[in-house]
Amino acid sequence: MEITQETDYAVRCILFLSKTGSKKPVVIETIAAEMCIPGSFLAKILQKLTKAGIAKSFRGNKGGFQLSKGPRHISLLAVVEAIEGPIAMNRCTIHPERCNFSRTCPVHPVWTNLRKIVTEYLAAMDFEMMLKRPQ
Amino acid sequence: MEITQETDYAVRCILFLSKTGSKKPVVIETIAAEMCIPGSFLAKILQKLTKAGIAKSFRGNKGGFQLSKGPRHISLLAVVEAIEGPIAMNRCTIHPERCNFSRTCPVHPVWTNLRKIVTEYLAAMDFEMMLKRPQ
DNA sequence: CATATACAAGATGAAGTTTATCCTGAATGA
DNA sequence: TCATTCAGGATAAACTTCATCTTGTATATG
Repeated sequence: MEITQETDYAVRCILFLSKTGSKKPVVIETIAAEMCIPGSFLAKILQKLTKAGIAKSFRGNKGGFQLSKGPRHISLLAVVEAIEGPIAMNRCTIHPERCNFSRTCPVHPVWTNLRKIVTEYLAAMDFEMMLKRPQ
Repeated sequence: MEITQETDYAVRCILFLSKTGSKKPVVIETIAAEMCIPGSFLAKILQKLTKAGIAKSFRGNKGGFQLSKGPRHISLLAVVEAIEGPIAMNRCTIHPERCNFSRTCPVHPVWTNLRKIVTEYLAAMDFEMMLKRPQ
């Protein structure tokens, strides 16, 4: 029921890029050092965030990473799913066909509904909002 | 963000014991066969459920397992936590002291709040209710 | 246009977790 | 007494997580 370390790193990374709001690309090693994330691991994470359309990458000299849109338009859900794929409490929520019981299982609707609650909550949390609120 | 297979087995097991409502103890192999759970694995799971006060065990001839209280008084949260321990979306919710950032982290309150939402939802789901509702 | 810089993508692997299984011991009903 | 049944510990295969490294590719700049 926990997010992984990788997802936590991804969130910290987007948090950093949102906070600085730099118009110039930031290199991996800068983010890694500031946020205490292993650089080589962060490189992989940023690849996923880029493929998900959350970050933009620039190669070569003066290259690095930027957000591809404003923090206001990046939700916590988007970042979590960019790393972990579609989230669910129970596999049967995503693949009912793989569960022998799903058609008659009294718990199935509970997992489905909880999934909805969690995804809607995370979708409503954007990075601008989180940074503005007092801790 | 998913419950484990073991937790899913535990839920199915309590579901079975709730459904049959037997006053006589039911042996592991019966539950295992009915619910498609590996018997030796279920034995371990029932140990955890027993220690958590959800099930009662009886050794020897005519032994087996029973619920230690009515399905009405067993919540989905209790079963999940009996297997996985306290649930949380992020380790920092349970151990803020292990996170360098928790005091100033804008995401921390989000995880804390989501944890509350999820635990309250699961706590409200008892096995009598789930069995009564149409699927 | 040469070159240093920086990301892309794939291979690799250590460590930890999950998902079991088996064995010995202890309790218990008949 | 004895067959039955759970308790608890040891063991291990399979999988996931967390991380690193290497080779390749793009590019700004002098």
